[in-house]
Amino acid sequence: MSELSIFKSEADDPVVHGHRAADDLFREFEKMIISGKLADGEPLPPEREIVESFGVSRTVVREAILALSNKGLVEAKPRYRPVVRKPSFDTAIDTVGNVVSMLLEDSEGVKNLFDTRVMVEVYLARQAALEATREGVQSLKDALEENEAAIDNMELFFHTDIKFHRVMYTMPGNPLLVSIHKAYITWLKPNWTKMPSLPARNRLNFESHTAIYNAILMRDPEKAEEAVRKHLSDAWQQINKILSGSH
Amino acid sequence: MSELSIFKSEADDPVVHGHRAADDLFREFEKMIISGKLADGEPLPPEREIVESFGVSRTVVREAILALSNKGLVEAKPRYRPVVRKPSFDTAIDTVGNVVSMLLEDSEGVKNLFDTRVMVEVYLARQAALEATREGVQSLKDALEENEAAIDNMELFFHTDIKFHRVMYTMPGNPLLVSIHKAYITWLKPNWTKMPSLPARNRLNFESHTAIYNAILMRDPEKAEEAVRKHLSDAWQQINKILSGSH
DNA sequence: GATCAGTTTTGGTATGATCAAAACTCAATA
DNA sequence: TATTGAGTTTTGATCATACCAAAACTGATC
Repeated sequence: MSELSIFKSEADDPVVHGHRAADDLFREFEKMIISGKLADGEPLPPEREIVESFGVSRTVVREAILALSNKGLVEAKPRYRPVVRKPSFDTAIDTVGNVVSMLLEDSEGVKNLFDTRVMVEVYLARQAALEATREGVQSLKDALEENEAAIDNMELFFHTDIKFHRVMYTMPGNPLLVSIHKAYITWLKPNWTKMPSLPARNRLNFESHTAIYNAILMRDPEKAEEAVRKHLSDAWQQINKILSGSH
Repeated sequence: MSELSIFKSEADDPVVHGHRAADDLFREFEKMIISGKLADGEPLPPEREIVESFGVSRTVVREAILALSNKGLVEAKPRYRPVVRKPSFDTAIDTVGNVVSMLLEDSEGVKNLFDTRVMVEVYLARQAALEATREGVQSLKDALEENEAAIDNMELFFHTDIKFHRVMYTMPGNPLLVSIHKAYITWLKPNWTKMPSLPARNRLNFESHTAIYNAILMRDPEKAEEAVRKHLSDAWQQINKILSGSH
């Protein structure tokens, strides 16, 4: 590929092959949104007004707005004024949501995604074991107790399960990780909700969580890693059962 | 928030607030692209033809195509026929590129992204130390040697540096990881290329790479982790110097 | 068979019109 | 005074049409 393109350093694809008017307008608004001139939550001006102030046709305006909408910079319900949405890692993830879920059609894609989740959670568990704060451990404990209390309530258990994991993603204090967790939930949920959830299974999962928590409490990264791997490996087997059953 | 929305299980936001005609068309094409009825690389039919076959106005067709383009399902150079592009994790990442780079305006965002990179590479190094194949280690060695040979050539060193890391991302055999690596490069490059690169610095980086390689060779995950952390910590200090200098 | 001028096709943009839903106005009402 | 609801205006969604310039196509030419 571009292995040898060392010398034409700018050759990626920045060739501005003639720009569309709508692109310019798009960038204009993009800038306004970043700079805050268009505040979060504020509606865009009416199309006809934009037409006037920018001296372009309505076609162009609509295309620009549509682009903003597709990129997640504005939220556009039909017939309503598009509303400005300041971008975040979350909105970025939303934007690719559709495409990604297409990639999860085959079990190969799901497996690849799941493997990265294992990677992340193993890392998080190790880190937690090494340097979790007192508050962090406390949050984890709280989540664990909520989890236990919900063993007999399928719906509630599902949520407390997610919450336990989310606490893990929250502990390092990196908001990107929280977004990533949300993405995992969103993308893997379809496979997850398909499987029958029995109280017995809930109990097993709760025990896995407990093992993770204990390892962290004992400041034992190896045990924490092992516990996470076991937990997720179980989960994967469940998911895989579903996947291979449906293909 | 929706912490308590346990009972209205479908309540995320599936309120189908009346759909646009363009949305339908978009989904139509989306399906055709997934199913392969529109093959990768194939151009879309002319707009006027679509108008005829779907019985909608050209406006709608254009909006649908624009949406496809924004989602990365087709590649649309101005004045050229849009070309179908089968989605991959790479294209997904491209799609969010703009938004993400906006999030990297402040050093906070960059730091968060960089931290996840540390996470990934620490994990990769540990895994490599534990279970790298003979071929994997060999690839790493090759990359290392290329890296050394390029110490006096800034441009080339930059590329061999990247390549060394890429090999690490390749070793687990998960294509998603490779996409992630590409994303890191793309997003962090702007900060990276700003810093002055001296042969002395190149040498230090090469030595860091060597340390990582050796730890993997010795099957010592702890050392591998430590080496990666040190390497990336150095890199971050450099980046941070740039960031704090420019704000 | 390669090349190039001429024609047709097609994407980009502009205009204006129509329709239904949303937003707004304001008087009647409690 | 606050509220409500009918009536009016605004506005997003869609369509039809037109024009231009660049791309794609066609043939004749060498």
